[in-house]
Amino acid sequence: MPELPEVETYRRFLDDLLVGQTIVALEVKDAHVLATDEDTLRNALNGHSVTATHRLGKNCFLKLDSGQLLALHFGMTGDVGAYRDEPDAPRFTRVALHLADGLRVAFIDPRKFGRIRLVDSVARYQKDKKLGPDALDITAQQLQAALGHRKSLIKPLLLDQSITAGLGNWIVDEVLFQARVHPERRADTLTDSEFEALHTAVQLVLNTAIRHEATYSRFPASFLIHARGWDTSATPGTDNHIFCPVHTKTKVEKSYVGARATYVCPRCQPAP
DNA sequence: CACTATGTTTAGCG
DNA sequence: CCGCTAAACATAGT
Repeated sequence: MPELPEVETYRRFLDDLLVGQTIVALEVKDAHVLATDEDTLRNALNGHSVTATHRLGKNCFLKLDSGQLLALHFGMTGDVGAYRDEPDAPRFTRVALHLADGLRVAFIDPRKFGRIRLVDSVARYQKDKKLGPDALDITAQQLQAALGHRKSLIKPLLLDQSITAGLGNWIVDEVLFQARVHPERRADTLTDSEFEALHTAVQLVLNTAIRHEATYSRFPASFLIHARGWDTSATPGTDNHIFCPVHTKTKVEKSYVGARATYVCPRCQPAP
């Protein structure tokens, strides 16, 4: 479920394993996830070391000693892993980087919507992919300037990576809940204080998620995400998870906004 | 079998 | 250009 907090967690994992290490081989189990052709990639990687990692929105970058970067996008089901011997390769490993010390770092992606490509700079990638400022960096003023005059619904705008990069479906629902804003509000009807609340909520939700390494079951009880029904570790035999964390008698409602599954508390987030 | 899914891109329509 | 919708991608899990 790679939204910004997952990708940041992956980046930290890759930073620990890869920075300072030399890549000795590129193993391609399924070229479908390659957006740069295999030979070009192999030439750029073999014998080169990783000098740093970066993240922008949902994208992770491995900087190489050549100055080029390997850009990783995880699609809907991408993940990372590490193993040493082939029988231990995680299921759905599509590509693996073999390191000089024998460790292998896996790009795992069951649905194969993820992509790996070689890029010359983060700035160039950001421009090509039309990515706005990272959701952790955007200010309340920038957010209001970008959205305050738009007539579209606030939820699809928050999902738009060209406005701010990193927010995905579940996080936008959580942000809107924490800010007490209904997802179908027109952006140009939000008040100054609602934009402030949205910005504060973006920071709260992303920083909380990163702190818990994007493990949703460990999020605070005040978070709406526990109402999504994915939480298999919730107290068994109860259906508490369908109620609002604030109004414990009010059921969270599911609908579709901009063709995305959307959860709201009708009392916290009054419909427009 | 039917249905849903975290992301992105593109085509089409008004 | 704006806004919105549907579809496509490829596959797993319930």
